[in-house]
Amino acid sequence: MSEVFKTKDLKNTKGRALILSVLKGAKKPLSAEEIYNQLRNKGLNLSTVYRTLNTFYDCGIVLKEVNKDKENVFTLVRDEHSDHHILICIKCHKVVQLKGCPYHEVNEKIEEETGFKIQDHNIEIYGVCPDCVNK
Amino acid sequence: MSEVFKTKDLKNTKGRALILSVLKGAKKPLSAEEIYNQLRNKGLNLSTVYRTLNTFYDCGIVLKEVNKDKENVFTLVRDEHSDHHILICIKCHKVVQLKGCPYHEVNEKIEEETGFKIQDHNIEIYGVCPDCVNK
DNA sequence: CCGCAAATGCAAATCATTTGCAATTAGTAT
DNA sequence: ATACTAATTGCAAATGATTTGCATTTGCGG
Repeated sequence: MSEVFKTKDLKNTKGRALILSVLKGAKKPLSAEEIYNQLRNKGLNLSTVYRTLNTFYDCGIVLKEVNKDKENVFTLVRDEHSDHHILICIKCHKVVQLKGCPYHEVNEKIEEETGFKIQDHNIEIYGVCPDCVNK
Repeated sequence: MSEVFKTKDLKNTKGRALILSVLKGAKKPLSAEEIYNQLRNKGLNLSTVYRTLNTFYDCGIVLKEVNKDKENVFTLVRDEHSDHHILICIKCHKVVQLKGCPYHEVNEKIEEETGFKIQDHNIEIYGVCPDCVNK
């Protein structure tokens, strides 16, 4: 369990395990505050959440981004990239998820060209959504 | 000149024009502070920079992201997506630019399926870079 | 079971970003 | 050109998220 920590030389603490599990269950990128709230009853300090997320980030366990409300949010890096393919409307900032990943083959080509070992990817496509086109 | 502003119903002010030109000349995403510094001698207030960037963001003129130093940074939305294709090492957080855009055809398919009018896209690929693989 | 470095809680400090308000400015109508 | 009005800006102060110092606790190897 939590062998992630072993491979990164991180101690396996209650807080880290909790935060990791929240991230694993997350359906969307979460802010530090949101994670903290989900763990309210677990007696975990907000600074610890911040420190843990920074540690995770530095170790490559999570990604850090800005969501449409301009908050800093975190996502677990997954080998299976499931829901990081989004369309963002630059007018109303609505976010739409793309189903499936049309980018597999392309990635393999990139691995060969660059020597990177790809684990995950974000596709953010910016445009005008159908609603905003018609107004 | 700056017809961007007309189309968005924004007054064409000295500050906005300056900030826009900085963004146009930028080779990488810039933070509010960096933009402010590049305009030091122009007598422009830092709050104005922040306010302008927020306005630009709300109008879909710029994108907002987190860079590898965890700063909030802004990029001009370009019709020609030039340099938003990056590989990010989750170990050392090094960033490498991809040359060219291998995603054109795929995007056209997405436009058809979703009704979005795509203007720009970010590809962020996370993996382990060659240097970090070998250690 | 011990010992020590790493991790945590707590409160205070820091830093980026936002806001209130008065003064200025751009764009429009006269 | 002048006058008008709403939007924009500067400035200083406020806010809010994130970080930090330090004393205490905890995980884990010996």
